[in-house]
Amino acid sequence: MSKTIFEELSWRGLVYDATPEFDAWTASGSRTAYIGFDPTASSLHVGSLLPIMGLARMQRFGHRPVALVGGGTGLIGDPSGKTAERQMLTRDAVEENLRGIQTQLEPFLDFGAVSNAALMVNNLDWLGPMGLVEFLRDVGKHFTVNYMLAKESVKRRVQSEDGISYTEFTYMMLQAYDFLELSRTHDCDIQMGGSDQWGNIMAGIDLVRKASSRKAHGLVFPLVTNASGTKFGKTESGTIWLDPERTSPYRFYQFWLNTDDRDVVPYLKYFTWLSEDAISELSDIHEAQPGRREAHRVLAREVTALVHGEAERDQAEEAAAVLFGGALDKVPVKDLRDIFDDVPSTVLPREAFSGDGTGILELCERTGLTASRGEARRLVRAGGLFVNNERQGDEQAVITASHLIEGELLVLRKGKKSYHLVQIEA
RNA sequence: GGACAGGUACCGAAGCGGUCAACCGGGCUGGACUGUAAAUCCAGUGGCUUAGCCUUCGGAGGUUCGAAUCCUCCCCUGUCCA
Repeated sequence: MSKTIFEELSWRGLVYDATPEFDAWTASGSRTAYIGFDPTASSLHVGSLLPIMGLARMQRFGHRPVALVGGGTGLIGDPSGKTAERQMLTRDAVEENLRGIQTQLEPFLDFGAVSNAALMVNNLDWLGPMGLVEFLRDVGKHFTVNYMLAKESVKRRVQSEDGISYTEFTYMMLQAYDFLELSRTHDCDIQMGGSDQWGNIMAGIDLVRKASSRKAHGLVFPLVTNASGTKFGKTESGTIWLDPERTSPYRFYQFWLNTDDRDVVPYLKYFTWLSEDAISELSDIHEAQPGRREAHRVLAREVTALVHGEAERDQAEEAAAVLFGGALDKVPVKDLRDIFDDVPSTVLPREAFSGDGTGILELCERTGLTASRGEARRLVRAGGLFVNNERQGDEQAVITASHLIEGELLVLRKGKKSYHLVQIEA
């Protein structure tokens, strides 16, 4: 007997909370479910991967996924999980962000399926033209202020010193109205989201019931946690975006590969399509031989391929092999340029390396690899500076043309992972 | 407006006339170990032409051979009183 979508989400640990009849409802027919995406940035980041996969999983179970981008609500700002009033975005900014997000959703959802094709909607389409009077009559009437004040997201802000603006206070009603609208126009009666959306989703379910006497359902995913206590999706070098322009596939791959041991199995469940059996097998391998990092590798491979495609994934793997493998001089310059595509680089004139060349300390400072020569000096003394992947332990060393790979490239490295490319002016 | 308390490097926090570029902890950066991990251990953490020199301890002056340390004025923060 095959699983229901609810059972599927359950074993993956994706059900933080759900309305009581979610399972029965989704098991008994093809339904339509939506998740809202916030256009506060022009790209989604790995944090959005969970809801995106949620929609995709729904679709695989025969349901119709609707991705709602918040063109209208994005202009307002959701107070959930926020402690301060949010910055308002301009219409243009929201527009631009919407386009970016749409392209990123496309690989995950099948928009051409015959019976349950995915759908993308923008709530600006119905929120935009709606007048205030109309809104207050049709939506506002169904909400008591008491009800809204009782919601956690509002309560916290009401108690805070800076309070909450009327605009953000109203956000919940707008999102609830989205649900009503989708229920009317697309027969959508399920909303999913992050656990912080529970309050908003309940508000939507209530509104649908009051305004159209229909029963709606909701399910929220857990907050993705990180065993090391940092915020998921952030690294020292910043947020991990889905947009390859912002986070290169290489970095993306590395992000997953460097997952904390304790998180690897949950992440496999969250972010991949692998079966329960496959994951438990990986889990066993990891238990037995953690050093192999088989689970990490599979996680990185799967997710990178999912987001960036297999070609990009393979290239990211090759790059890693070279970067962590050793000698660079065997690799053609052309490939090196590819591998170091997203690494900071500096272009220096050829004269810098002719004759007496440039001192190693000066080079570090000029390229910005270190903030000062003093820092460079300490780095060299500590044995943390590498030129073309060979440790450079002499602070008096001078770099000349003979160090350049094929006469045009120099790879500086600080520590294990911090690379800097030096190119010669053409 | 008045009374205290206090402002020290990325953060917290010592120092209270010379031995202070400034204890210590955190963070950060390297190194060792390892699995491109965690934990642990070690080193470094103002700049420089580095056995030395230069610029720092809220700001500006002053006392002194010598000040982060004492004095004066100013600015800011916290608490209490009005």
